[in-house]
Amino acid sequence: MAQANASTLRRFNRQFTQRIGALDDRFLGQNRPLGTARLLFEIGRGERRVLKLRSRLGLDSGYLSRLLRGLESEGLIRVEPDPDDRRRRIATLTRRGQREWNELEARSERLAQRLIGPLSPVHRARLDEALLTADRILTSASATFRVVDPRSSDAAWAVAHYIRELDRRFETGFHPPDATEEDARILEPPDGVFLVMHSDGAVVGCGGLRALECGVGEIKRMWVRESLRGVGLGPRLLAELEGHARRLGHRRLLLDTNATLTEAIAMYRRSGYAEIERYNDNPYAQLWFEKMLDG
Amino acid sequence: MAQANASTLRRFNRQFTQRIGALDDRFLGQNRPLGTARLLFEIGRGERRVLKLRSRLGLDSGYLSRLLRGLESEGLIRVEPDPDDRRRRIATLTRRGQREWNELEARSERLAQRLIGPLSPVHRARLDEALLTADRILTSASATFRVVDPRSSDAAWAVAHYIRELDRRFETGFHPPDATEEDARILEPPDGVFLVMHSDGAVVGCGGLRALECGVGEIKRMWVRESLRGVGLGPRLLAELEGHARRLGHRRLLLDTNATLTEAIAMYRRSGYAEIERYNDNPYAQLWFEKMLDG
DNA sequence: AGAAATCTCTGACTAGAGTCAGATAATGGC
DNA sequence: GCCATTATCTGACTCTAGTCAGAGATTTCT
Repeated sequence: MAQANASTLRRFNRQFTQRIGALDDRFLGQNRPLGTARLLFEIGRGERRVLKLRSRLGLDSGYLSRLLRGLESEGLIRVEPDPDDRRRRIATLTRRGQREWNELEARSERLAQRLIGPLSPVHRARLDEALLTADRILTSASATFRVVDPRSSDAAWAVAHYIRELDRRFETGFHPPDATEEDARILEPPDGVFLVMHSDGAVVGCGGLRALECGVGEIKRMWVRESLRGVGLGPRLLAELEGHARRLGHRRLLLDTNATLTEAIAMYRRSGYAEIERYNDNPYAQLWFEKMLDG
Repeated sequence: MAQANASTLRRFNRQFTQRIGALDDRFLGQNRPLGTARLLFEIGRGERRVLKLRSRLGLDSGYLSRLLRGLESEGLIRVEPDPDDRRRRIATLTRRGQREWNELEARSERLAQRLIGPLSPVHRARLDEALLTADRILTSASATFRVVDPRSSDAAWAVAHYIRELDRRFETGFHPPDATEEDARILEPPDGVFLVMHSDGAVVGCGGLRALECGVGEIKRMWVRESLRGVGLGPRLLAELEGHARRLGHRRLLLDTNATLTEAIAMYRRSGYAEIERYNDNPYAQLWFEKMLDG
């Protein structure tokens, strides 16, 4: 089963890169070398910081520098120091560069259109769905967990999304009483932990654990990016937090939630959480769960 | 809608090649350059004819020759003239080459396993299905039609599969009375036509058209490879045959079929074919259809 | 303020990827 | 048997991709 699965991925990879990828490369490198075209493409897509470009494209700094100089001397980009940190540099498209980029885009678009051209609307829609599903699952597969300071920018970004969503979904809105600073303190080592999930360099979820009393922990701030729900990230995040709880010596984990969060509730139940009586006075909570940790 | 669709394909392509493809390249080129590794890989997969290798990998003949010589001097392959045509050459793996290839395979397999490692069995199965669907639809999208001599090897291969399948599915078995030679003659220009569908260099379906009487044609030998059913190849093949029928001056198209071929029957109905009375004495036929061609 | 670290650039390389023109040998058509 | 065609090989190139060491300019740490 797992065997069969990996070979599907490999077969698909061969077919796909041969059919789509190769064409894509050739289109990009129409008039200029592939490396240069990829760089121009990335700058046009919005990544202007040279440092980020280097890591995203996986290039040697010397090599990238030369590529940038090449594009600059062609008049397609302008490279200037970052005012925030003058060691860093920022590349922006000139008017000519923008035009060139638009052309690359259009060419890529036409190619993609041509590839799906023979398909009926029904099969286009099915292809769309299949690719979206595959992409979501692969993104989930490559997600990584990182313990971060709850005050870090990644954590703040995730929690802000968490709060915004609850505010949208709760009938009463959501305006948590905890001062963020205090909230951060309890989710911080040594008594707590705050995890951020990353995939492809972007934050895709978060979750925190705090100590309630001796041997008892509480899950807080669990959130998964909406576009990535239903692909198993929630259970993995939960399992990760449970691992930390065990290491902190907890034997029992609690959490509270709101009745409108039906998917989350279903996931808690699937993951072995059982409903219990109210254990706190959180005004937004309508359901309470516990799970005993063994081992 | 069509717009949204092409961008899904493009987005997927970017994500996928970045995540999977790049890794795959790196694994292949562990100890040797990518071009050499790809060549070794293809030979190991079973393509031993140098001519085919060149077209599959899209390489210059001089370049390929040098790559082959490189592998040969490393003792990984042996290149010999093709006994059937001594201009052509055939490359075979030596024992060492086979071992090397197995290692490449194992490395690729481990990589794929690692990529899907974090997924639950449920999500692996879903990924599997999504990739299979996408692959089938993309294969269908890249299918091309070619008019061939019904006696050509591609046509014979397809018709043999057609007959084998009907023999399996008909309760009575299928042993068509037509002498193949006569059968071929009626599906040949100027009065008939025989089409073969190709995708990725492989035959994926066929269909023939013959003249019955003035202004009336008949569809024969329609077949689509089983692994590619349900992705719209049948209707496209049918439409193609109808185009030929129009050009040959037919105003009415007939076809017969057997009740066990339910998917085909559904497709004929969807494509505008209406059931009519028996019009021939084909002992295997149980249903008869017609379609009026306009324009 | 001084030292260490960070980011970018330059110069000097190497190797891989690919092109092109022509040579050589075998085949197929007349 | 002769000629055009086909498949491969060789030599002589070019250009891209990528590496490495070290220099300069800034920033951060102590």
